[in-house]
Amino acid sequence: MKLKMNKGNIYKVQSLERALDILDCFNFQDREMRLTEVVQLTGLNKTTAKRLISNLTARGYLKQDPRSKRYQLGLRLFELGGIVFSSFSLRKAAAHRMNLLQRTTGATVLLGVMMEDQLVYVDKREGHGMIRISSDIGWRRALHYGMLGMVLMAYLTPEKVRDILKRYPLEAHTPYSITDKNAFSLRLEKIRKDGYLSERGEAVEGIIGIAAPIRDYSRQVVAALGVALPIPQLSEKEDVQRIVDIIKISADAVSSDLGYLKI
Amino acid sequence: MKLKMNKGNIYKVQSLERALDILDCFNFQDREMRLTEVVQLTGLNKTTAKRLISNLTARGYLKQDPRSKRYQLGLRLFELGGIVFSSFSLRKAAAHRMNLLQRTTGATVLLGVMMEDQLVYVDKREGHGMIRISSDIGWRRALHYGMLGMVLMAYLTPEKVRDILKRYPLEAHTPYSITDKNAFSLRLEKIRKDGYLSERGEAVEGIIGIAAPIRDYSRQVVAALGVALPIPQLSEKEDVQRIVDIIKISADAVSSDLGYLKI
DNA sequence: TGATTTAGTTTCACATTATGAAACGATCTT
DNA sequence: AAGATCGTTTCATAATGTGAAACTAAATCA
Repeated sequence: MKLKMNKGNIYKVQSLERALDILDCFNFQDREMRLTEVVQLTGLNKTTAKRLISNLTARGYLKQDPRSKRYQLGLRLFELGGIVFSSFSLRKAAAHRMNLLQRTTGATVLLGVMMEDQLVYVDKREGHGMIRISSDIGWRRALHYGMLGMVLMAYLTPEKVRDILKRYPLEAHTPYSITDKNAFSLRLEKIRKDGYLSERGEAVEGIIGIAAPIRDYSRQVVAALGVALPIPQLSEKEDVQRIVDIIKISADAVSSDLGYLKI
Repeated sequence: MKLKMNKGNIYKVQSLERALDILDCFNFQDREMRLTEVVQLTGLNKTTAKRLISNLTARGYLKQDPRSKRYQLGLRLFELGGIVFSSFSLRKAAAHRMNLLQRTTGATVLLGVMMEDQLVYVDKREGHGMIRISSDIGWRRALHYGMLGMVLMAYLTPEKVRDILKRYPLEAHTPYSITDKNAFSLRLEKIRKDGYLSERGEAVEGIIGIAAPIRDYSRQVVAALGVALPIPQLSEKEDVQRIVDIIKISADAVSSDLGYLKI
């Protein structure tokens, strides 16, 4: 009879809209509401308000103090808010170290996380050199493609790694790329043993990549931090080792900021 | 025609329930969803899912990356979560004691509650002395995983414990983890008898956990307070007992602030 | 490059589902 | 104890949400 769609692609589901109107009643000033107050603020029918409130309460979006009968915003919102917040927190925790890394090494600095079995660049700092490493924030890649993805894969279960490699087969991007599954496994093992990855021209020719894992409170690897820089800039063995040390220290510092306790 | 009321005073508004089901698709691991994924996870009709998602997006509960078309939890949830966080009476009651604990023990201090049969971290103090919201607040875990969850489980009915263990089976996180149901029951009994839990490397290797329950005016256990610290820092028996005493006193103090009357 | 598959959007007829007036119960007030 | 206020439950009604189908856009393939 009536259309649910407004012009401008805005659908409205009345009962949902009303439920959200109820949540809107709560703010920093007014943290507690009784049913009648909600009714007054929203203009809803008492029964309707009660029904929606009960439903929201059952799902943890509101909670009721059984004594005063008053409602407050519930734990589920706290939890969901935490997820949103944590989307920023990694970047925030890493920001300072990334600036530092960029200044001290002059390299391109990259931060990435795993999302849906792929690598997503979360943040980056451009290097000084002429060679631009094309990786944009928010960009997705196959996990095994570059240094960050390989570091993240090193800490997955063997089953998960096998599953991912089946769906995203290894491919050669340069003559130095690893395309053999066994060689790849050994590489992952080495990453776990060393606590970092150092790679020379495997993802992009002429580019050295060095990366290390970032862990959070749960001790799980949640991100990878790495630098990419042109080989000519970094000929000496000692130079590589210097960068490796800096990366490991930086990644550890971010981990610690995320609540990781080093033993 | 049909009643909206289920037994047990639980009203269900279908479209609201479904909208909340959609929000449930998102968690710390899977922060991005495409429409099709939501459809698969919820079992909703594509049109219905789209309509609800559009509505949630219009209200800021979801946001869409216009390029990838993928959805994420929106800023409104962050905002509402912030209100909950700031008005958490438990958190407020515990804040002072947590600061004190962190200073006197130098350990990481954790506060957690039970939600939907899982543990949710509500607040924490870093071992280093910085007070900060880091990504792990709001994090969910299986109840039996760590010290806080075990303390909370100790005060549930045996039926509830059995039910939870059926849905979240015991698993070994370290060689010291309890994986036997009977041993686990005995452990819960010991917690009730002692009024605290002391655990050595069961959840995380090399970490000692000591935790105690917090009750409110209703005399029910509503939260758990605990510290985690490296075993090397705490070799002596007397040291452990010292911390145990401090934790029990702290948890009791918080309980008392929540209206719990001892006897 | 066009062909095929997959994902996202819009329409619209239909009946399931949300609605709210009214009556009832529970608390608080004096 | 009587009156007032707030919360809960019922149930008849139609307004509202629903989903199959058709459509368009965007990947993916060959």
